[in-house]
Amino acid sequence: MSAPVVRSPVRKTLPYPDLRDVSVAAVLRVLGEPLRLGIVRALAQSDRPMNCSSFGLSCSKSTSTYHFKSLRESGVIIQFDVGTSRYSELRDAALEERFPGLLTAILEAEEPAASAEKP
Amino acid sequence: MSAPVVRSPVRKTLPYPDLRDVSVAAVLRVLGEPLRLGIVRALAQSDRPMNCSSFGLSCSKSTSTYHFKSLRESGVIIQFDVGTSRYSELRDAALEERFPGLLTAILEAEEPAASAEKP
DNA sequence: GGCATTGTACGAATTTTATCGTACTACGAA
DNA sequence: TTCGTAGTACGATAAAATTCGTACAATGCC
Repeated sequence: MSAPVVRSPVRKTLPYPDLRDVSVAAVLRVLGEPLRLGIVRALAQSDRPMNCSSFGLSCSKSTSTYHFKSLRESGVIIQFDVGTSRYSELRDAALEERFPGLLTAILEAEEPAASAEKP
Repeated sequence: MSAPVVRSPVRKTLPYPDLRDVSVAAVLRVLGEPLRLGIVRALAQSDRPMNCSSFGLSCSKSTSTYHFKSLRESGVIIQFDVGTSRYSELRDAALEERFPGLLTAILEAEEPAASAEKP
């Protein structure tokens, strides 16, 4: 007779770079895309990891995969799988250490009054 | 009899946007390009306006025109013509007001040890 | 097992960016 | 006025980024 097995859910973390190897230009480039910046804003407001489908992005599944991957590969987020979901989490502490003040400044920027800018 | 005419050199400023109309994403995007970030770094270190040819950019004249124009149109620099030269100047005060801390954080970021990142 | 859910990988198509050459303009100096 | 310098504008091309569809894999639930 065997004791019941309690499984803690498996959590597989995907590879991500050491921020010492990431240039500030690469981070700016990746955050310069509105959809990705929106993802980062959402992550910054949530205090827990979010799974990809909970962002309500207005693009196809494969496109959102693409943007999340860009963010991870440039060091901005980490991702891990639990069950069939992939969660994302902002690397805010690591970013703050590598690029002091950068993320804060970006997140605090107000959007323009949505009028012109490039019609 | 007429007094001698002292001409102060004509200074024609090129059009540039009000930073209230510029999104942070647009600024990040434009600074996410290494050549342009290099221009901004050089301007930040110089305490006077620089003319385009004094940057020693490793690209053609038309390419450098293109990048300076991108920077101006996204609100990062102003440009003005004196004689046959066009000078550029960082809009650091305006940027600081619109995006507090952003430019400082970007300029203070150290480059990675030039090894890998994406070979 | 069978099925729905979540998300990936790959390839293709489209769009946007970046680069350059050439022809041209404006100014200043000789 | 003629020449050289500084830089633009335009068009072409090349290179990157973005977007999507489709086919597929892994997990959890019935």
